[in-house]
Amino acid sequence: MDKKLYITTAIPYVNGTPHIGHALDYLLADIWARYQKQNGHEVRFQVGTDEHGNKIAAQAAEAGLDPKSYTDKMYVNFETLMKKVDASYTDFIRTTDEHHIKAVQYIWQKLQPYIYKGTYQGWYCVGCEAFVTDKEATANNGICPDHNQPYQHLSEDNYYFKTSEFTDRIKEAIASGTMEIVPDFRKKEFLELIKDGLQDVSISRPKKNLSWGVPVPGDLEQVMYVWVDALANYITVLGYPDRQEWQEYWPADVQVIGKDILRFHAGIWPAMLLGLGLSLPKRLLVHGFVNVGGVKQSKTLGNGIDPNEVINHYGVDAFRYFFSRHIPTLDDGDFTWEKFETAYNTELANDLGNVVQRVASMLTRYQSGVIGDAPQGEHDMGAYHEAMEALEFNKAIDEVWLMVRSLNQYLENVKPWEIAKTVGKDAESEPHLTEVLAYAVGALLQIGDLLVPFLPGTAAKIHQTFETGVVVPTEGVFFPRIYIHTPDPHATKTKV
RNA sequence: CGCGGGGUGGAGCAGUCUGGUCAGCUCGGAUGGCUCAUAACCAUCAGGUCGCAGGUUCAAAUCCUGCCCCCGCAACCA
Repeated sequence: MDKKLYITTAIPYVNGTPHIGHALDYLLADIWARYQKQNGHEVRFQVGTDEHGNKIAAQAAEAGLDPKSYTDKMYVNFETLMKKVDASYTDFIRTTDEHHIKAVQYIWQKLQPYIYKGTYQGWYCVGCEAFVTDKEATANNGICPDHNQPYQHLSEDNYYFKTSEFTDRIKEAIASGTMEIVPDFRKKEFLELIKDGLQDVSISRPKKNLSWGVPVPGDLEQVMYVWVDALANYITVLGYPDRQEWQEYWPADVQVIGKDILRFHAGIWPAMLLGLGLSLPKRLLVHGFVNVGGVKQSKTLGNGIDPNEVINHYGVDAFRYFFSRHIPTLDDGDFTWEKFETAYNTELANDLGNVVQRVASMLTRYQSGVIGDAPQGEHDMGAYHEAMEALEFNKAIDEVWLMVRSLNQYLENVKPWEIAKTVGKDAESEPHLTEVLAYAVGALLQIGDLLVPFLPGTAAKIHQTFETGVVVPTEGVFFPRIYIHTPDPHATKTKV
């Protein structure tokens, strides 16, 4: 029961600013981490940034900085976001960390038996300093749209990693569930993709084409390409290979990734691990994308949603609420400001906030805030825990709202305010009222427990309010109603 | 015949594996009730031939066949 658990998130490339997708990564991992901690587990929770590569070098040059100074500036944006979504991470890794670089070079050497030198041929754009796929080259009629000049057919020396060698073992691990891919349709999709075998990947570039990266040990002319460098972070952050503690946490229990990077995490990464003689992660949680009004977010459309803005306006728990409940954990979801605000006002304010308020208010009013013996919440939460185990967080939090709803129905049924009127006239009334309100508090405390992984701040407030035996009023109401993007119903009424 | 997902009341979804108890939930709308509460809450109603066409069956949203439409992915893209 006190086993040490480990969860990881994808490390974003720091060439841009964080968006909803990154926030979703941190949030999902955090929900899982808090849930496991609540159940008595020790949890290590990794986050980090990917900081090498040509794009970084180019942007740094543009900004008149050396690459390291540039990333020193950029990674902070991500760190800020992690803190802002209340991610309870324990380890932050940057691929430019000294220990990481050394560890990656060690890994490279250990993978030697599976590394060979080859030649990469393809269409290359001098302006982009990058190869493009044959398909892309054809689609653009052989001319780079960004630089308006023809691609050149070039070849360069690369080191390759024999992922192909591990195809069978990886297929087996995925099919048997040793390395489980959640949801199931992603597993099917990936197995289909690799049915003809994994293809070896190029894992280095000549130094002249890639200056900002980890040097390949034993070959001054070559620099590591992203794969080995970035993927290795999941173990180097634990101290691999020199600090023994890594063994207590690896293999990871869950690795949270977006659907776009499944193939790397289910193909190249396991191959690396097998090459190193390490276990595969137990589960990959593959989440989807967040659309905006049914449209994919993109830079060109400029329709991206800044998670910081959401949190600034509505608070972090509101953010966590919407993205955990209304964006399906394992599938694509849709965000609009109207949907967000409606969920906030109806579900957080009217349902949850209000029920806390009405119970607290009745206790204060009828019993001077004194709470009787609050019974253990007796709601059956089997469905909640099942959903949490299955990594379907949205279904778990749905269950909590069923409880909120049924508590409101309960109050409507027993009508404590009616009972209060007969106190003093009927000897039964006083104990009955106390019992009813104590029951309501028991239900609220249970709701609070179940909300700990999702809305840690709100859960704490609920506990503070009720757990001492006397109501401790919080400052202001929970989730005051906000009308920025939806019409205020009273405003229209008073106008008329 | 590339792969995967999906088409259910105004909107967003569940139900399909294990046919009947399924036509369900939330939001929005209407009416009523209540007054402890953030003008909140509770109840009721409005009615969608469950993408289309066949088939199997006593019985199909649920199984089979064909077709139409939408969305992702298609390998070096973090």
